[in-house]
Amino acid sequence: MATTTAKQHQELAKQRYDDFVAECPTRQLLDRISDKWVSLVLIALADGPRRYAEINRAIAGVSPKMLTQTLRTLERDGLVERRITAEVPVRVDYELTALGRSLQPVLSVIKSWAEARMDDVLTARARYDGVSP
Amino acid sequence: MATTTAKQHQELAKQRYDDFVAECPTRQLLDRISDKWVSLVLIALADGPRRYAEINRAIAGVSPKMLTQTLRTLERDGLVERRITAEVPVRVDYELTALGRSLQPVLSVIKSWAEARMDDVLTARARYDGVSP
DNA sequence: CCGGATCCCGCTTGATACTG
DNA sequence: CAGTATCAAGCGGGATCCGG
Repeated sequence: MATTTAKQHQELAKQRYDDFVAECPTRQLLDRISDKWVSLVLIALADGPRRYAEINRAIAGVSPKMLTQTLRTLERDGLVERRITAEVPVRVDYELTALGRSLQPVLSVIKSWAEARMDDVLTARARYDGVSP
Repeated sequence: MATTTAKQHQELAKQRYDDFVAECPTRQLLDRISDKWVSLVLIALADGPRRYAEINRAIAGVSPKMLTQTLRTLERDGLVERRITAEVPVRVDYELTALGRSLQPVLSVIKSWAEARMDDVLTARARYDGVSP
């Protein structure tokens, strides 16, 4: 044995990164809020509770599967609360928890920087592409 | 023809999302900073200029390819400056631009929330998994 | 009406080897 | 030293169909 170096190295590297992710809160938070739909859902729920179908309509282009998956993750992480009302047909509302609401200022900061500086980024990008297209 | 509905739908949805991304600064910023290596590079450069190999050593588990790719993207976006010194062998330094440095407070806010509240998220997660494993 | 299960495709990641 | 070229694989994200 002792000849599986390649695969072993790969697994070790991946393991190291996984361990790092597992213990780095910032990494975890970034992974959460950078999820394709998470920020949109958080915004959709900012003004109060919403039904599943409402959120689905509010966010253009999200598939039911991804919306459910996103909401489940947020519920699991204690950022969103899921409330089922036994009507016919069933009614399901989603609402931000206190923890979820505490995240809003963070998103707000991100949004502020983006709106203030993203133009500079775009300009730099265009210049870079112009020099070596 | 007129039977390629699946693929067409997919492409339309992707297109809609791409259009949205193209015009939403926040989405763009999130996509940038949430990149696997971007935040690590930004942190590595926080204290001043660094050479390629230094960064490579500072960040465990990054392949040359991904490091280069990350640095190129950051350079393109005007967040990092690349400076080549004609020595033998060649010397290349990377340094945050003013724009790049202006991003640090944003990362700082994210980090603060993560360190303060991520435990709550982890707790909620454990509870959720405990209820329905 | 809500959302779980399954299959599948394409993109990104990353290891590895090579060059100026 | 500072990258580029190539190639394989894993996985995110979506369509589609089915159950509660």
